[in-house]
Amino acid sequence: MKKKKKNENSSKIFKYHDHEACFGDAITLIEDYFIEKKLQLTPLRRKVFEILIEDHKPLGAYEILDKLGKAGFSSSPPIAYRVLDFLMEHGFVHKVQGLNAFIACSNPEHSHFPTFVICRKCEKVAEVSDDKTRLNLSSPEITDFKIEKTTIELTGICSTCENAEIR
Amino acid sequence: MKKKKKNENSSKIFKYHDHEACFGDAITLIEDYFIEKKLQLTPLRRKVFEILIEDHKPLGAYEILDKLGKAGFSSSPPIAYRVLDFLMEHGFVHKVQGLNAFIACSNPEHSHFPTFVICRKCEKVAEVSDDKTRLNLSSPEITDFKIEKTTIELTGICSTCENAEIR
DNA sequence: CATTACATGTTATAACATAACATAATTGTA
DNA sequence: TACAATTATGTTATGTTATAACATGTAATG
Repeated sequence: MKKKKKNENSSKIFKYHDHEACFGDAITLIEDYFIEKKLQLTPLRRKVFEILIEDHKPLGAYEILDKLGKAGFSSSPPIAYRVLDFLMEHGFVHKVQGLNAFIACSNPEHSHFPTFVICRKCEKVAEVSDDKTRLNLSSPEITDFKIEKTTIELTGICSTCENAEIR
Repeated sequence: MKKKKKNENSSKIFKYHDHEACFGDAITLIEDYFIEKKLQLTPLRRKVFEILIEDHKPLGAYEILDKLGKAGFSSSPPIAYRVLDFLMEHGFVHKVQGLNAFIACSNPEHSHFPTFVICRKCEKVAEVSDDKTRLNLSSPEITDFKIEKTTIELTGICSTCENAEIR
């Protein structure tokens, strides 16, 4: 194959992106962040992040554990959950609640208010930057409530899968 | 007690509401809906809905099962999950993903795009009507994606709990 | 009153997540 | 360097949430 296929999926939202560049950028980003914050980017943490970046789709904790095991790491459940919690705290991983799965954050600015678009058929997931789909969080009803975290997930069907559906 | 306490919680979002009226209204609403749609509002389904309306807060499936058991119904897991799925399909129950819990829908219009505001301390949950906090769903990035369901949950701390916090 | 669809019952197990405690590595500091 | 404190990982056990698969019962339709 001379060149990568430009786009297997015609949906704009799941559009092609340069994965090698993405991977390298993400690693650099997390390395710099950890140095700056004086955190330990241990082999385990790095591996978990790499697994998620490589797959570039949501993985269940036990899928991650399998991959850790195959890579020679311990693979008892708390290992994965602890590292995932840690990476989530620092914005490098998000949990996709609708899938009980975890995905590497694709937003270098570490938005705390990510929006996920999830196709229920192909299970592709896109993280949409929060300035694109924005909640009106200034509603008077919620002014005396301090939002610390948001879960915004839009589930449906992408145009590719819809076109393929018979019904 | 002569009159109900007006408001134990000062947060506007978790404001007082007339629970007896709410309960009656909700039952009438579901009865009418089931008749209109020619669905069976069986004793089991009615009971599950009543349990959720009475508590008026999110309950886990196994909490619901306990209450079903105490009321003389079968209490094996599929019982609850099946009825909850059914009630969710028809918009009378929502799942609060952040709590793995289920709550009766408080919106007579059965909005398919509910927003939940969840206090992480007192675990109170408010359903905010979707015209109050609205996502910009017309973003060009998601125009070729058909949204069927949304999960919008705002987790944080309500003013009552924040005032009570020491730190 | 039979047939079909719908609803519930039951057993077993899958999938997801954490508690509690042990050990090891790293960092700060006397 | 040696010590203490903190941070990170390892391990066992168990808790919690959810579904598969199949059996039985009940209601609606022709």
